[in-house]
Amino acid sequence: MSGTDLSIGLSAVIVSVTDEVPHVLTVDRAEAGEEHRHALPFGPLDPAGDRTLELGLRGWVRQQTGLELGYVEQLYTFGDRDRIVSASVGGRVISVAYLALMRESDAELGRQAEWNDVYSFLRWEDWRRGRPSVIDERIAPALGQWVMNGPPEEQRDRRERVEITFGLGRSQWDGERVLERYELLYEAGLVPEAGASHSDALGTRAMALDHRRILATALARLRGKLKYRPLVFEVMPPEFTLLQLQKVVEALSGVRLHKQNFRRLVDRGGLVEGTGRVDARTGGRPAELFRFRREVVRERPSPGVGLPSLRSV
Amino acid sequence: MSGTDLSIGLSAVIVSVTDEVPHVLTVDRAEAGEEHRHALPFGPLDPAGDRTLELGLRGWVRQQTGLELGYVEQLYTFGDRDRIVSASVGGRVISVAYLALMRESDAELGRQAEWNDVYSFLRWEDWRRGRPSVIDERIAPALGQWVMNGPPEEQRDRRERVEITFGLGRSQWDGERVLERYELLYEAGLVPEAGASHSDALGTRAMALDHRRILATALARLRGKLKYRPLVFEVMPPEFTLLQLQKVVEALSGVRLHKQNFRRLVDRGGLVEGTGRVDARTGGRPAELFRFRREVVRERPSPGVGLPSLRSV
DNA sequence: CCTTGTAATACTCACATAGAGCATAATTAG
DNA sequence: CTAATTATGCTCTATGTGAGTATTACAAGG
Repeated sequence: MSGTDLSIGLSAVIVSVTDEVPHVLTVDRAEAGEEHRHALPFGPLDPAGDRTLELGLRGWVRQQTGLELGYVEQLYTFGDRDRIVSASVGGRVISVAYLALMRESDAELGRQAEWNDVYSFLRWEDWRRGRPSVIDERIAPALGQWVMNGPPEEQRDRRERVEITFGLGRSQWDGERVLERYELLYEAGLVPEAGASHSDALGTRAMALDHRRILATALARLRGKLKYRPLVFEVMPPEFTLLQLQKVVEALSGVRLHKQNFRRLVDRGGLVEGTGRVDARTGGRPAELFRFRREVVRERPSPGVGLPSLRSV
Repeated sequence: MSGTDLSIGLSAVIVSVTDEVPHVLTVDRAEAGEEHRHALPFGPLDPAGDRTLELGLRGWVRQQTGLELGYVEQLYTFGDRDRIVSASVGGRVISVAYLALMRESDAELGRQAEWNDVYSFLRWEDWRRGRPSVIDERIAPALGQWVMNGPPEEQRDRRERVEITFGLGRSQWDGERVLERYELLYEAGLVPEAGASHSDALGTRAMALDHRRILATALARLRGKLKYRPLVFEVMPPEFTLLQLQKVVEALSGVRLHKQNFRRLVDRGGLVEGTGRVDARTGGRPAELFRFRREVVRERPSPGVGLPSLRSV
């Protein structure tokens, strides 16, 4: 009984940042009959052929998007029996999801692959221009409703959960709770993937199968790890100005940072070193070009960009 | 071809702390013909029966150890084709590993299950009584040898890797690099699991299959997460003195902490609250009993015990 | 009762870091 | 030359962290 009806799926959340917009790579599954066309690149593991899970993943990505992945890390393994899986596969599918980072410019995209704004799938996560209006206009009321609709003995817990995950009452917004937020919206029936009902209640794009949950997992991981590992540099060109670096960190973390302090942090912190050359800019004083100081990894236990609580300008 | 020759294994690293010793639960696999008898509780997923991976895991743990797990989180999925798997299973096994925390006193152990000192498997990780002698006496020389044995063009990279993971040259010890250290020792052929050769070169206990790697993954995750999530309280009794709490944190993180500062941290940080009652002690002024303040989760984005660089007394 | 030992708990101090804002420098557009 | 724009330097303050000293509350032994 063990070997039957079981397969391993491999899927990748491939992230890059261009023009201050965090992008995720999707493939079009419309013709595969999925309700929502945006899917992550994915495919089954070949138990006999793929030497490692990661190699299997790289193969599928190459085949579906034409890309050769660089930085890759394992994210999470999804395996609920009742999980939404492609109609085209019979039996139980366990999905191992990966997070990959890359420079978009390195990429020559295949046919059905395209870059999409991460926040078009998770609108409430982008606080760079202040508190997203969707929270107060749609999410808070809808979740309030969900609290009230619960059995009386559960309402207290529900309300607390809403407040913590969305930073409502006394709680403050925690940029890393991306997954908790998505799962709460899912449970409350506010995302189309959860069933046909309240479809599009939030005016946000959905993804095929459970891929938006995987995307949320990836963004949560990425935001957390930014703080203590020099991950940003995986999506930066080899040389960059400090403002460019800051904009990328802001794009991923979803908050604005204080410019002078950010500069002090990465410079004094030994994360970057100046090249002496400057950038041919548009407007304003030319900025010096910096590069990542790889040595920092051996000097400090956890070099990252340490985000602030939450900034406005 | 997808469904054949493939099974999912579920394994658990179950951790508790007693008398300042971090424990991991093992089952005896001697009679299953494993070379090393200490194994983590594990078993295959029933694709048709187990509704979620976690439920499947809880079932296996219950069956093999008699325990009902509390806090559980997914750790990592191991799936290399050439990975060591039990001789008793044919085909490819993908293993999903979990970390579980519990109060040892809650436990009534089954037949072949027993608690073991985590550091008996990873001796070099315990810095509470200063730098472990095994590092300078055995590990550093052996890894130095491994560096020299490498091809010339690789020696530089090898040396740097050794220095970073074990905090040797200019680098400082990073308590979280548990997995990197184990994997380096593995590659260098210094652990018995890597093959019969240098067996026991470090005088440390091994585990069955690749279970010591999983244990290392768990300890790394646990140490990292301690800092920003109130995980410790999963292994603490409902009420405890601050010294008891400190000893447990020290046991898990492997370093000593400054007493007064630790108190300040958890108290001022809102992690605990006094009960007003005191502990019937041995020697010295009686200590107040504290309990975990659950509300802290909603107040602060990442409440943990924030470890220091490295303390002596 | 007094002394000693052992922890618990209270304070203090120096120093590093983070958040914020002001000031100055080096460009381009006009 | 002037205004606009961005880079970069500096200062100030609040807070946090590492470390040490002092005081308090007990138990046990004489």
